[in-house]
Amino acid sequence: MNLPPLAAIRVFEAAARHGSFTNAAEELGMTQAAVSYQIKLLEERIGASLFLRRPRQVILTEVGARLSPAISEAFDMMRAAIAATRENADGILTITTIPTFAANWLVPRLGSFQLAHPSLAVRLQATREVIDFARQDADIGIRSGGGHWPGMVAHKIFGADFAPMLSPVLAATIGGVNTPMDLLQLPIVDPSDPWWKIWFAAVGVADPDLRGNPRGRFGDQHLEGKAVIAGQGVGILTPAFFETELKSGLLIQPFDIVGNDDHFYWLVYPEARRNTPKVRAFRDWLLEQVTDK
Amino acid sequence: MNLPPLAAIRVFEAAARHGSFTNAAEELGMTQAAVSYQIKLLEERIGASLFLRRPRQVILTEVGARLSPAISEAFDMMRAAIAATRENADGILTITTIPTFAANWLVPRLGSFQLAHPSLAVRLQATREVIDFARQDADIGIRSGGGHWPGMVAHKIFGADFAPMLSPVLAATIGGVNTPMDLLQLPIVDPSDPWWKIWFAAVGVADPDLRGNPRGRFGDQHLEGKAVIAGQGVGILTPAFFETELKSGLLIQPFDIVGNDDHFYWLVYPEARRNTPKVRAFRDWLLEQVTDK
DNA sequence: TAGCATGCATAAGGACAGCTTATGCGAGAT
DNA sequence: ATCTCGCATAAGCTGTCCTTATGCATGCTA
Repeated sequence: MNLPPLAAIRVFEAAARHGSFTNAAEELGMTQAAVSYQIKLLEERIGASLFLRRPRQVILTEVGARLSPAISEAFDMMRAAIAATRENADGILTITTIPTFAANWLVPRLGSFQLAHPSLAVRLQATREVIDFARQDADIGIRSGGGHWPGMVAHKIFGADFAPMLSPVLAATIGGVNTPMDLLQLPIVDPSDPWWKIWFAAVGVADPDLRGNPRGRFGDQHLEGKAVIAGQGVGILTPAFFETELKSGLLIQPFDIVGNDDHFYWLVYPEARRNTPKVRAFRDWLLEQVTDK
Repeated sequence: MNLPPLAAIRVFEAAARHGSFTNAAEELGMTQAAVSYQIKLLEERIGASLFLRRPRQVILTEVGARLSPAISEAFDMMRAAIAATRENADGILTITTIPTFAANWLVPRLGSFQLAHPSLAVRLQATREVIDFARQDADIGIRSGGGHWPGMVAHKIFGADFAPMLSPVLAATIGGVNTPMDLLQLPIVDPSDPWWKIWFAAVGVADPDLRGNPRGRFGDQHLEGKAVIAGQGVGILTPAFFETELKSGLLIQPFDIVGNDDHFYWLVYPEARRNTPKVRAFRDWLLEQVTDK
């Protein structure tokens, strides 16, 4: 069955509630003439008068009186649903992030965000997939890359820097690590990582001979980090991710010099959502965390 | 709270049901591009994505999935209400009529109409007020008058002719009524009725001296008719209204000549409703009744 | 694995629905 | 008797929303 024009129904609903075209027009932000027009339209579609035009008022006909409550109820339902959805949409912040960043940086700090925004529920989606807000149900994301995505706002978080790290115990086995060359005496957790080449080049070693099993790469830094902490070898890791471990002495970073491949971690979100409260809240919080450092 | 554009909501409802913009577009009789446009609009209004765009399909986001059932329900409610109203509007025929016509002509014949249209409920409103469909909750009306009302369709039913009538008993008291002058020997039920003057003029009597109490006019012919049948005097009545009484001999109409003041009984209804089934049904039935005669 | 088909997004342009403005009319109110 | 209030109507314009045309990504097919 074909519904009559919805605009007309909405006008009818308001007019029935007010018992006045003029008042309904005011509520709807339009002129009395427009209301009159729409009601007439609806009456023609329904095939019956809905209002009796009396001198200083309009009153519902029997047909109109039967129609009105159901329509009102339907509209109330819609209003409620939309309101709930908006609230819902405002109340749940879905973050999609690279697993490494989640494990090593975000999760340990997320508590402070939630404390600051108790009304926001946070949903974390750690996935390695390329970010695409059109096919991921997320509000905001953290990704590494060049920092330019069309239609997206991107804030630089920090560089995907990297430097060798190892456990103090492992370092002690060769009497401490003093020069980059010392590292070559130790097993390397993931010798195939291209970062090694870049870093050694940065410290002037052209073609290092890396020891260690050429086994499959860990893929995620935080797994590699675990192996390094366990003393299985030297890893090349992002310092920002292991602040705690470095401070507590679980890990040491023998050389301040870091390599980088011009990649950064970015906070990104669709331009269209730039001003929604939850996006704004998370963005502000995260950027503050970073600059505080 | 401001509802988002209803058109967009309707499109969303269809799209959610189909899980496809293309199919929704087809159902709504518009193009896929239009659906895409409306959904985007709605998403911006709500402040959240409603669909995830996946390669060969769209699927609801969590927000969309929560919104969808409530919206669907609201639409179902509207559809049902509108359908019920239409049925209702189609199923009840409200006739507004002059009391005289109702009592003397319509009511005795209405049974045959209802037999012919068992699904139609008839509501009779007998009122003397001038007909005005804008302020009376009626579908069709019967009025006397000149036959020209703007925006109305009017069918002539029969003339508001009139002729003297009396009970046979009363006629016998003067040995029968043979000439118009004979009437002047009898009491006249409503001597002030202007019809008398017109009728006597029509039979060549210029200034008849009417006997009888000049009491208040009956106003309605059918009341006057009762008095005449009871033998209280001679009345001037419309033959078409007293067919039964004339046939059965309760009344006699001594002279075939009738007067008229150029007024007719009309069946009238708003042009806009000319083609609704119930109006059509009643019109056809009534006109047939009249021409059959 | 290339080519095709499918489904959605987007841009540009146009049509018409629906709004506004202006005015009229009828009937209470003063 | 005049004013005012509320709705109806006409004319004209505006902006929404739709269409057409195209592109893009992906999954299917041979």
